[in-house]
Amino acid sequence: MSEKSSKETSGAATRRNGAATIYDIAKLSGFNPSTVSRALTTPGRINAKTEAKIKAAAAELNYQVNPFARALPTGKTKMLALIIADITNPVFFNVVRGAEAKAAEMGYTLVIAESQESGANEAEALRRITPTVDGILLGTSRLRDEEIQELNKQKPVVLINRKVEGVTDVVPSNEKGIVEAVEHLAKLGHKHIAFLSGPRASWMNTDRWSRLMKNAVARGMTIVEIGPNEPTLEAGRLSLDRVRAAGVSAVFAYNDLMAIGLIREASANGFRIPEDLSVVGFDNIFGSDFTTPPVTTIELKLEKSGNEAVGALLRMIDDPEVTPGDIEKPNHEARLLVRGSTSKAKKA
Amino acid sequence: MSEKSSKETSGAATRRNGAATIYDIAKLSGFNPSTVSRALTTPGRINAKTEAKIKAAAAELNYQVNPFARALPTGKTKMLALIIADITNPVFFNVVRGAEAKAAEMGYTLVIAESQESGANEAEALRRITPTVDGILLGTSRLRDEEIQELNKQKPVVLINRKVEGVTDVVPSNEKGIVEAVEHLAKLGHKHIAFLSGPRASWMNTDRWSRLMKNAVARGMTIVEIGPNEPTLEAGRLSLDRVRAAGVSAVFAYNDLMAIGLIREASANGFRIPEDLSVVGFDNIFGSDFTTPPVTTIELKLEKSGNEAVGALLRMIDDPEVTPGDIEKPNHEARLLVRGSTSKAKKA
DNA sequence: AAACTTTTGGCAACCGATTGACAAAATCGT
DNA sequence: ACGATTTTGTCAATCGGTTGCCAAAAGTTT
Repeated sequence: MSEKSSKETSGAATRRNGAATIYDIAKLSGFNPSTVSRALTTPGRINAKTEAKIKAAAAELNYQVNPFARALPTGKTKMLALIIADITNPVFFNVVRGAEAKAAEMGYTLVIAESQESGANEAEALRRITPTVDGILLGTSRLRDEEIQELNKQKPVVLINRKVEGVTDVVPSNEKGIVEAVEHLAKLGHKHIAFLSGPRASWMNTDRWSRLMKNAVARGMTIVEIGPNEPTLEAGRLSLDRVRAAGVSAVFAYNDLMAIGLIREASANGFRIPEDLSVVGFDNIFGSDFTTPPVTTIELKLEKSGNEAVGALLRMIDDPEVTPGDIEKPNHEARLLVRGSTSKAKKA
Repeated sequence: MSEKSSKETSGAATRRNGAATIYDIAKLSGFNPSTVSRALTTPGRINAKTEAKIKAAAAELNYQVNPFARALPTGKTKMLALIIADITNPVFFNVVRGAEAKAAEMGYTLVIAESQESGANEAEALRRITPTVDGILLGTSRLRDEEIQELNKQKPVVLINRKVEGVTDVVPSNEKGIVEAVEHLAKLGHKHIAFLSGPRASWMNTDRWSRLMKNAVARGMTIVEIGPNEPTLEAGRLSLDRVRAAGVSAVFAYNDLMAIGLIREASANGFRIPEDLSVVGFDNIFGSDFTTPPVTTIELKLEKSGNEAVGALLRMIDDPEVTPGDIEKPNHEARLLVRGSTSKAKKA
């Protein structure tokens, strides 16, 4: 019979964690467990020959540190939390990918939690995850500033899509992309535009709206806010009537999801984009170039942000004295991607 | 002074883990730590009044169990690993979401790792993560069957998109959707079709191809395989010439990514879809209805799969005697979503 | 009221690593 | 060759829980 049916050890026992411990290594190599621990974690502390023997024994036993046993005395878990509002929102794909890649590269494991756009879920997720990780990446917006500052006292925090006083962030600036986009529309002759806004409480929404307003006004355009709205396809779809009613020739959507929803609803209703209305989105999400017309959008390099966020977090973990000011700002900015959803303004 | 400015404690010390332990609760409530532990983990084992007092003390101290300290003696970490090939592949969005939701609901935390379509990364990720989790969800395909069986001996494993002898899976059957799709094309008059295949080593690819072949032949159609290919937009794009050369009137793509790539490349080259060529994808990914025409596709309810996968895994964790046969098969099957990329075959 | 059963709570060992303190061994200076 | 110094390895405590075992306390039975 195979190992599987060894009398009393069925099921449970079969899956026993046969994992080798430093005690096994100690026995095999003839040294003390603490010597083994040192050989494995503090190269140089131990005689080279001894170290080699111990490492050989460890390899032979296929030893793997037990992360929990290690975490107990050290408090370090080599895990990072990434909290995002909605995993299925494509905006986060690249953040996740960038963060995951960097984390893996540095030997860290990413724990991802979704808050489903709900503050309660977010708090709950944080409560559950915080004690198990060395640091937290926040890519969501439902918490109040003070709550984030409070969290930052417990564990290092890096913000991905908003800013909070005293907390490190890697948010790329929207400014450059917005300047380009407003200029682009101005050149096309647009005078009256709108901002189809996202969630009222979102830092990113506020930032985009205020910069848009400033830039539009500076170029002598009028601009109105339509919203707030959920940052979803559906909300974009539902906004068509209000956008038409506003009588503008161009609209900025808070994000591509909304822009896509709006464009598709418009097409479905015989309203022509971009001839009748120019649309600009934000984020350059997956699929934003699939639509007809493809979405002109302001791209943020979110994969880079995810990557940098992990880098910043790791610096803070290594050296708790590091302050937000010490973290160098990401050097990439938003930029305009002109595609098909913008064109000359209709003559008024 | 607030707790913040206690002289010598700057930086590092500020972030001290002031977390309360069961010893603090013991002190506060006047009971023994083991009593506290029991009161908190084995309701009923302890006198109700005592239990209430202890719980009150715990609440007062804002106590949170230290998952690592708990994991050490019990071996249970309340964490689940989800390994996927490519986080940015939209196919997985729903898997992730379904899995995350269920895991959170059951008090488990999901650890997500990406193998980037590489066997080496996958092995490495598993090596790192396996010891820290109670079970593993595998949504990827680069491992050999034996490696998966081996893994399954260490920790419970549930497969999401392939099947392996002796290992639990929640793969929904492609059959129904394929039957519907082939019938759909047959009714439209298609006689000669192709399968734009995905990765050679992929179980899912093989399954789709063999079912497609069987069904097409059964209806008197001819079918050829074009591939293998990477399962990407780009590969779909690059296949256009080969698809045209094959002289078929309809093509199944291994997945929507490839179907979308093909459709977009075709449009860009003045080749009309669906008039000149009908295209059917798989998965119904985000964005597959954004294209012109929107993709006719065979949908798998992957969110459900993710959900069920976690459910199955939890059952296996709770009761190690559970065998793959005990896990009830998902009762949802693939189904055809007819959209715009299929139409009558051109007369030969 | 004595004998017996059930509850309840405490003691102490243990999970698998890390680490400060220290003694033994090795190396060095002269 | 002897004391001083450095290197190396061991001991034992510790991280924060869990749990088997046992004695004391409480409750039941006759």
